[in-house]
Amino acid sequence: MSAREQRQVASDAALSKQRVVVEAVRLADREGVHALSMRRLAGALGAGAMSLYYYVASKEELLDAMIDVVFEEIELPPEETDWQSAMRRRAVSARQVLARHPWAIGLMESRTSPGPAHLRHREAVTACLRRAGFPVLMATHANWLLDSYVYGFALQEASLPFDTADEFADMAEDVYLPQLPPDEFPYLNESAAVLAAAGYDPAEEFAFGLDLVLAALEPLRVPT
Amino acid sequence: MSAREQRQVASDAALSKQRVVVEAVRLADREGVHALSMRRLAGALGAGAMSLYYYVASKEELLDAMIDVVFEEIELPPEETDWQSAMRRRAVSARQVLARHPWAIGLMESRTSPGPAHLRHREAVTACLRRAGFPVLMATHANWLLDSYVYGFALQEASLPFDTADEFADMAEDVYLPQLPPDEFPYLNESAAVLAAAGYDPAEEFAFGLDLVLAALEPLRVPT
DNA sequence: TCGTACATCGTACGTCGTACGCTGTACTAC
DNA sequence: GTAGTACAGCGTACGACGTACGATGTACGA
Repeated sequence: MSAREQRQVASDAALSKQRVVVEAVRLADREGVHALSMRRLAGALGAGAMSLYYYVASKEELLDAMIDVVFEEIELPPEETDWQSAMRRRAVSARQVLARHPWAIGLMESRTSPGPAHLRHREAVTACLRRAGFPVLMATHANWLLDSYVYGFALQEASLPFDTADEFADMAEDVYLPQLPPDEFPYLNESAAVLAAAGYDPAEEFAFGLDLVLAALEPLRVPT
Repeated sequence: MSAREQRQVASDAALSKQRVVVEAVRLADREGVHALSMRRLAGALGAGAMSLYYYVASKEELLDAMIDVVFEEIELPPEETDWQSAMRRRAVSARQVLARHPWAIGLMESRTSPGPAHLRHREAVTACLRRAGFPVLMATHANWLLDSYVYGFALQEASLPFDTADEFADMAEDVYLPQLPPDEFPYLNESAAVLAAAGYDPAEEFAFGLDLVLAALEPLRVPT
């Protein structure tokens, strides 16, 4: 039995850049980026730490590659529908993906050069807007506005300390309200009370703002 | 001369939580969060590394405090104007502040409990919206939408590899276009060309989307 | 004078990213 | 066959990190 085959027994497959990056994403999903170290990643792959550097020049490059994996997961705007439905589809998909990989949002701030999947994504979105009749500069504006909304929403959602409406109700009662004296924060108290009663769903919240933005963009295009 | 006075000669003032946190913000502004270590921070303050732990329980707590310093810098919506002007003022201020402290955006993703300045800020914004006639749930929607836009815009702006229009023009020509084959990315090429010619200003881009959002929110309030 | 609270620091431990150099295997050329 | 070379992976070591722990000296009330 060769050393190669022995490794395969230990880790079920040979190393590859693909496998390294995908396992890194899994690890970050499970325990956060702060817990992602080259040694732990290597451990999860049944390999030595330095072996990873055959496939990845540095940890920075690994993080860039991880972000691009995330972009690959986001649905492109479908071509066969009206532009609003298409943009809604891809925005909803983006929110879902970013909620699945919250670490990716924080990473984007520090990484400046977009990967291939990111570029393909931008191209598809721009194409959709241009074909819908938005002039070049308007398409740029729309792109910024929509992406800002999606990323900003994901960022806020990631920093919520709860995942479900029930958790929110518990949280509001046990943690928030006690540290919000009603005389100092009357409006936040009001909001918290109403939200706790009405229930809270991030997906609905997202849809509300998204539809508002899409409707506001509609008159800016020049129908073909 | 006491040891205390000697230290004052070395660092111009006694240590305090305030001074530690403010210097940490300065360091992060100058060299990025990744360059902010307890040892380097202590060095900048003319102190030993472990001395910081008298004022700060952990690095995590330091980061939380840094974020709250950032929120303190953001202008609250003024009370004496119409709601759109008030929200525009605070949004513009927020963008400027976040552009000055880009590390803060990436940090927000991982820290879940808002500091006192953050809470005061939310209260003031909610108050402004409620007084403008937005019902409770609508005020929540508006809050999410506006904050998403501001944070998302700041996030995108932070990941731009240039700061001025001139830099953008250079960048577009030297770096972007070469890696964007026109047959694969026709629309991105078109955008880049038009933007390079028309010039590019993040403040204007921000204002465009912001005004669109504010106008879209206007009909949702119930005038008092 | 003594005790105690305050403010600061030195040392040490485990972990991090990664530079460097060594291995063994697979394959090509002769 | 055999020598040479590229591939894929690993062990060790270095400097930096966050911080637990305990020692230090000073200020001040009893």
